Amino acid sequence: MEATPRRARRHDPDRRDRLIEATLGIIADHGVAGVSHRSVARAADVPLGSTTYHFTSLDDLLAEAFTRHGDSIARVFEERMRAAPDREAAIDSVAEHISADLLGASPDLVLSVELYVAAARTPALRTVTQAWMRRSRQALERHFDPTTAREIDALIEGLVLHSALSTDPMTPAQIRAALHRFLP
Amino acid sequence: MEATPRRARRHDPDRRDRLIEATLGIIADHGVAGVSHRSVARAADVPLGSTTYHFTSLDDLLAEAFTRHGDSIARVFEERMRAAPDREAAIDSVAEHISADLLGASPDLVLSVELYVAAARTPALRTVTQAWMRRSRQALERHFDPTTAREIDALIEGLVLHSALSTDPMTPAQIRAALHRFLP
Amino acid sequence: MEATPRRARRHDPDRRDRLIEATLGIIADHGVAGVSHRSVARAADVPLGSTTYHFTSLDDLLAEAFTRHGDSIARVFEERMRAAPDREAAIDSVAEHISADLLGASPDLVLSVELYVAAARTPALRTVTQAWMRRSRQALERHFDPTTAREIDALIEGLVLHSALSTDPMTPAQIRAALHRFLP
Amino acid sequence: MEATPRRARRHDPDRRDRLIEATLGIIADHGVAGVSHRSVARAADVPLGSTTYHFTSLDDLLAEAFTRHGDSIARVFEERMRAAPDREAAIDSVAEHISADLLGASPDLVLSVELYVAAARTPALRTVTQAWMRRSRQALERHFDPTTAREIDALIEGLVLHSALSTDPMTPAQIRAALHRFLP
DNA sequence: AATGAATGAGTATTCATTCAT
DNA sequence: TATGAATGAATACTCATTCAT
Repeated sequence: MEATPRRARRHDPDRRDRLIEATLGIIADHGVAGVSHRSVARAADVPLGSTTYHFTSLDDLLAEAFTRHGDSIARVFEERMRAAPDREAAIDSVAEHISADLLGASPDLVLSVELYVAAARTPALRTVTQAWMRRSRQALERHFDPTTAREIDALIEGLVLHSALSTDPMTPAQIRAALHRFLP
Repeated sequence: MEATPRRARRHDPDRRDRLIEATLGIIADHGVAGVSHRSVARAADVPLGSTTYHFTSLDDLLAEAFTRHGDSIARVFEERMRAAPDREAAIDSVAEHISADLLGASPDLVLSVELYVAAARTPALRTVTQAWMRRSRQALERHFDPTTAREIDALIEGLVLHSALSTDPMTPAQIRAALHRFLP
Repeated sequence: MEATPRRARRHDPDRRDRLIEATLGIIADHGVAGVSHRSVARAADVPLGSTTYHFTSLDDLLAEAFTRHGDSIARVFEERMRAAPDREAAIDSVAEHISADLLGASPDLVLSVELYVAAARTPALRTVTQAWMRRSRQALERHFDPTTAREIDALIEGLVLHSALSTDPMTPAQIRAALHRFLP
Repeated sequence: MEATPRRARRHDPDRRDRLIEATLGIIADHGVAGVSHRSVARAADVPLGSTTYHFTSLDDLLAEAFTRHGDSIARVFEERMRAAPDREAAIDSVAEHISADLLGASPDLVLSVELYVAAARTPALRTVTQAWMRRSRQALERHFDPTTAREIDALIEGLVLHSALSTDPMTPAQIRAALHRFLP
């Protein structure tokens, strides 16, 4: 009798995509603990059932979100390393990466730390961080030997974590100084 | 002396204490996300009501647990720095601290990482990590200038985090080598 | 400021009991498939959280409900067998049991059948049916040898099931006739 | 003729059939409660939409599945009764039917019991069981009078149910003995 | 003719917290 | 002082069914 249009949302491609983006936003704002089907659905302005339709589980959604995050950071870093003409420039680029890519865009800062810890618990996520670590180290190996590359990687994580938590985080200049002291 | 009743738990001093220890155990095993009044009560073999009686809220309980954790790690580190006769020995002691205190006793490893992240979210916890950081840096300043102390601190965090997540974590020897390279 | 009485339901002993009774009612009316925390809470006029407080799981609740059902039927049957002066009277009592206890009180009829099937799936429930079967057979063994007792037990189940499903169920007289034919 | 697409399932006659078989398999393995469009689609390796395309509702699918089950059992039983030369042989054939057809092929055992109960709830299914009962009784009436036929039918159900639930089910020999005692 | 996407209702269960005793 | 009972909100997840393509 009535032509009930209900909600008229049908056919929304790249909704899956929006859900992933929304998830990253929530992790940045409220942490992994803040991610629930409900919170994601609300953030993406999508019905609740849609989240469970597109992802078989919350862990699945988290893994995809973190994969995307790791990918985008790694891509930028690889580009930086590729562009660096020599070791000297590479060191500066690493500093830039920390200050600008990891710490500068504040949401990303927390995102990385959240991923670190979530990975400590969830095997499925460990795969993600490890893939990211591997790419990161390979990019570094363009300019440094493997042992040094690994150490730099650890230093990067330490500087990021430290800055995320400290009341007086290091300035970009201090970060560059620390790296140059380590790699004279 | 007492006519042992059914549960015989009446007058149980240091129950508060046991609750805190139980909480740390749960964080180590299941993460901060695993902490609930129920899980703590179960782990401490204590009635549910007891957890809300001794702590006004879960966050309160978490803060106390983390405080104790930070204290005990800091105390050990301070002792190491105090015992080190000179800068050279101090560097080795830092390496020892990472390998033995932070990574060796595996539960503590995760505990620290969990604390790092929880602190990134909860202001009440940030106080705890910062107090810990301050003590840590002051202990380092017995042997190093403030700038170096801060950098070492960041490096420590990086090495811990890295080892917690890597498939091939650094050996104690590699950790010592990294520190010596940084502090020639 | 306000003396908010909220719902004023506090202190309701034997609520656990009412939940079990409500569950049996639902099984009778809608089958085991109709039992959910919500349906039980509604039927017992109790808040949803109350059902999960008193029973660790739905299966737990079902097991308790069926145990009570089996107990009450078994108790009645035992009394009938005890009261029967001789074999002849016992046969009539079995017929009475089927017609009056199992089929007469119509809710119970379906209850028993539901239990039979639920037990075929859930090991925890199988314990319940088996305990009931054992009591039933022991009661029969007051008047019949073990082999006969087992056969009568099967016949009882068949007659109940048959009557529950047939369009023209047997009359009490027909049931008695069937038993007498089997036990001449 | 066709440019084989990704899934190459186009034009798949007897898909309807496969869906019914898959449904019976699920009932046997997980009970009627385990039947959902999703579980059936998964078991039949068919897209989800296909299940709702071929059957207007889940109940419809269940009814068809049970009809097929009843048919196949009834057909076998009719054949057994037809083949029996006399009453004596018919009794043995009934025993055979219980031991071999109903209890022997274990999935079928549970299937029948599930059908019994589902029928107690769903009128649409009651039609199915009643049709089956009618055929069963008619087959028996080749050798027995109507009253006896009905009683045998009940006994069959009892023996099946009993065996499905008992820890020490009757042996084929015991089943035959019980029938012969009932039909001397 | 066939199907992937979509969605609202419903599932069991966990939980922080309050409160009467 | 201590605790078992109580409860409303929230959690992840499943599902029958509808519908656009």
